[in-house]
Amino acid sequence: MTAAEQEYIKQIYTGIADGHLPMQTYMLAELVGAKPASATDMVKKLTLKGLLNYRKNHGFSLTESGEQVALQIIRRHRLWELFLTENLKIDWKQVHAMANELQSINSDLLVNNLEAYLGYPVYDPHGEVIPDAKGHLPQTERMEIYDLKVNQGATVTGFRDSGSAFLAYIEKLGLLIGVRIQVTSLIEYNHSVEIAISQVSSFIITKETAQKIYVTINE
Amino acid sequence: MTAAEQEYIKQIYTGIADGHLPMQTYMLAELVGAKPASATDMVKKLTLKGLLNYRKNHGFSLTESGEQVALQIIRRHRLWELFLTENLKIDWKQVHAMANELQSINSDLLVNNLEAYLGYPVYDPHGEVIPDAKGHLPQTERMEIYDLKVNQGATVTGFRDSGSAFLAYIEKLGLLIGVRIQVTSLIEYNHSVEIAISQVSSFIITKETAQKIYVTINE
DNA sequence: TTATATAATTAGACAAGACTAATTTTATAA
DNA sequence: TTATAAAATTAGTCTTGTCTAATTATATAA
Repeated sequence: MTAAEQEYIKQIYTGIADGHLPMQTYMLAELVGAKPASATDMVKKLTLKGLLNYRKNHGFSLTESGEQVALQIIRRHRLWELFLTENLKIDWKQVHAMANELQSINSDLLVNNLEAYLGYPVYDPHGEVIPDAKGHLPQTERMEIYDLKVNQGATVTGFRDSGSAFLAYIEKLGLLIGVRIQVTSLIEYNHSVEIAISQVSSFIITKETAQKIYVTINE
Repeated sequence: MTAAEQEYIKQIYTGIADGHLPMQTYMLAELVGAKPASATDMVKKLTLKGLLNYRKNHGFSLTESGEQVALQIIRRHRLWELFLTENLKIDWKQVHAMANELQSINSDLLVNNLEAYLGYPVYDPHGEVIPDAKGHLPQTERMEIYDLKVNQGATVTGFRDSGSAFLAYIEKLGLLIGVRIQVTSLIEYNHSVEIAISQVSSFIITKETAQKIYVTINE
């Protein structure tokens, strides 16, 4: 598989995981940074390879084997992201782009040894779970900040958006992985959420942001 | 620069370093694993970019800036090779192909942090010197086994050929980096060389092989 | 039900990098 | 000096992945 095909498959997987089922052409094009016409071409090609279910003009989804392929690419991407931050000390906001190039190196030996070297990690630096060599995702029960009730306390465990602008905003707010937060109020008007970081700060985030931050409820 | 352009530039550099000056089309084609017609196309393109000196039908060499580019690619290649063997414990005979993919990721941040992580190494796993961030090569005085005189003792410090078949042969003979050898006789007939590994073994290698193994004379 | 905005697709073009087949150059040997 | 083998180049084709512009489908609102 070419690097481009792999990137498309990966974006289809994450798009669907974010609730866009079936996936649509214009959305895929946006995710990979191309025009819809290019996405249509690639969707046709991936369909011929048996990786997508595609109904012309009605979107597409991954087949069983397409999903397995996607999980392998995501595995590589997340392992490299972790290596870049943990070992090479590269800023977590910058590793996504580099990992996008590294993910295309499709060698089981390389990836499995990298995984062992990193100590069989479960989470990447953005809090996303890393599929194992068989494509199995570790189960974690977590929700979005947006799902929390007022006064409910939780711990930040990950983010749905790996773009550097979003991550810079998160960093500025101090909402890093492991930080404990509490919802202090819900704004009825536009569904924004006010949250507090224990004794440190308190601020309002939009609904969209609250849906992009994963948390686990404190015991 | 595309990955293909980078691979061509790297091969031109190493070809010239092995004494092929000027470099010729058929040789470059062989080094990159393509047909001569493809090499001609690429040579024209690289010439337009100011990286090669090219006289039609008379070969080519690197310009000043072409050499700087080549050293950066070689730097990346060798740093990755070292990472793959040292850290990921991948067999040294297999790392060349993987490093060929990794070398195309052209990020100073990535490469410089990788270099720091590896502890600013001087040699890659095949004994080749690693250029620094400015493209300077550490000076080492070393020669080929073929240059040694009878009874002269020396230590293996590297290899000119990174192909897995050659490296497997080297491994079989026990001529790994750091091993002390002695030339026991020179075969006049075909310029083969008989060498001994102290008390361990003794065998004959061809002239070609003797020219591919670097040694440093023992003090 | 019809008009319309949005999304999707098609057709055709282009750049990169590779190939084959044919031709031209160069160097060498007779 | 001429014939010839080896090397290099050219011309034309193919695949991948992208694009623009034009056309067609779909869903929604009047």
